[in-house]
Amino acid sequence: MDDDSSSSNQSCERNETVRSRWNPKPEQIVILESIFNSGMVNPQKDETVRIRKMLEQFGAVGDANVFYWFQNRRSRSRRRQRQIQASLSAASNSIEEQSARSSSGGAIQFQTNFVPSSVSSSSLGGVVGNANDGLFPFSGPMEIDQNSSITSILCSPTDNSNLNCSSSGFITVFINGVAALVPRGPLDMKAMFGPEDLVLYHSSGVLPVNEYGFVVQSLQHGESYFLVLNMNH
Amino acid sequence: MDDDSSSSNQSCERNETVRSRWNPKPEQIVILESIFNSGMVNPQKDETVRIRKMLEQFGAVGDANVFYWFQNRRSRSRRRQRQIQASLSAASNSIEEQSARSSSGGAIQFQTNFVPSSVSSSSLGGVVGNANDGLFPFSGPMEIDQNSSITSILCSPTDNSNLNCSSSGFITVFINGVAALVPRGPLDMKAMFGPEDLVLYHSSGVLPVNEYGFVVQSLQHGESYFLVLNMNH
DNA sequence: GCAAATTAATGATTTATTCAAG
DNA sequence: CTTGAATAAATCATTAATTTGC
Repeated sequence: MDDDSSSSNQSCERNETVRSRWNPKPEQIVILESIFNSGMVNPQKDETVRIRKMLEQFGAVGDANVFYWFQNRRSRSRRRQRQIQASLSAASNSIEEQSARSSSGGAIQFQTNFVPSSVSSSSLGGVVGNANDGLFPFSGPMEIDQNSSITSILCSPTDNSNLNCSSSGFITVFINGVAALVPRGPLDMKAMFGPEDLVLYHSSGVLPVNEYGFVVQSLQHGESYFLVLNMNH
Repeated sequence: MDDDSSSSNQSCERNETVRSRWNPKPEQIVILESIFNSGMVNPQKDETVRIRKMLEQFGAVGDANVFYWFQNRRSRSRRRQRQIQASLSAASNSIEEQSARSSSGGAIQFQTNFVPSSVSSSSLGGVVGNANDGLFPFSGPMEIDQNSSITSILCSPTDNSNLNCSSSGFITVFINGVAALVPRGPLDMKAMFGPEDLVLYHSSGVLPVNEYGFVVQSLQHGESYFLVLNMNH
């Protein structure tokens, strides 16, 4: 295990007595959850580095912290899933939910583990945008097969290639008759529409949401949806 | 290649003696822009048919019209990009190299820079309502591109591994729950999000845009924004 | 209101398992 | 069969939430 974890640019070294742990800022959590929820549940090392750099905008963080976060996130996601699975023994999960992976396709796996060599830290004044909303969605367990041929592109006006940036993550749907841009992929209902308990209808029926309020399957481009308060109480 | 163009079904809208060209309805334009903007810039024939069916809800249109529309749209998009590129000729851009790689049969399209995500701070209520309703359920299954599932973020792929994105004048904000890198300072809405007429909401209200489509005041690092189509036409 | 005490979350470590190469 | 890499599972430890008594 070559540690590489350049893990820290930290602030509080000097630890004689106390070993403090990283405390992610809300914005960092948002980013991490986003990435996880988008299907990148186990970033490769280079990706981890990129993620760390992005997170650093909002506070000190090391590669190892990112690595651990994803590791824990996966683990706890699985456990929660098992629990739920156990308690209410399965219904019909229709479409998504391919937990079956086992050993058929080529599961690519190489990656270096980070072994922490140094500590990371927290601190840094940081603009906490919002003290808290209290609710952070933790996305559900969506194990996507990750042969991840992930393309990460920066949306800068100078980048361009051919398609402009917008051709990227957003799709347009019609919600209650109004065109709305939503991110492609799992959709966080509360992040999108606020804290109320809402339900999204489609001609095919009610869109299933996981226990964390995510519409697991992406909305479909160009489709119409109806957003209403959940009356099931 | 030339898909369609032969298609019988015709576009001549109202038959007024003269052979007039197709005149897309605003709703049709919204839909077409939406589709293009979501990444399907060159629909295959079957997709074109679906699109045409969808458009027909709002007025007569033929497959050929759709085909030509996309052809023109791609062309003009490229031209516009060249212009932008020329005007702000920046440095960097090893990205262009990457774009060269496509152009084989597959029409692989690119994905994103944005990552779906979750809450941050604001979250204004819902989708902005608007006078002009008239859009409803399209139930056509609209297939988007097949091979994209995962989205990632961050800096350009050519790991210029360093240069934190923000160091080069970029800040990270959350748009529709998605972490996005945007240049600090006045933001060109069209350069950033495409040609659609969009409005950016923040908890503080609608962000004012000047006559050139620039959000004059810089977005705030770490804040959340909500991007919707402007239906005021 | 406040701060000690308690509990719940979650970052960090350690251990076990799996898989593939040799 | 052995070994090393990767990672899942289990565990430890610290921090934040919260409860509680004053």
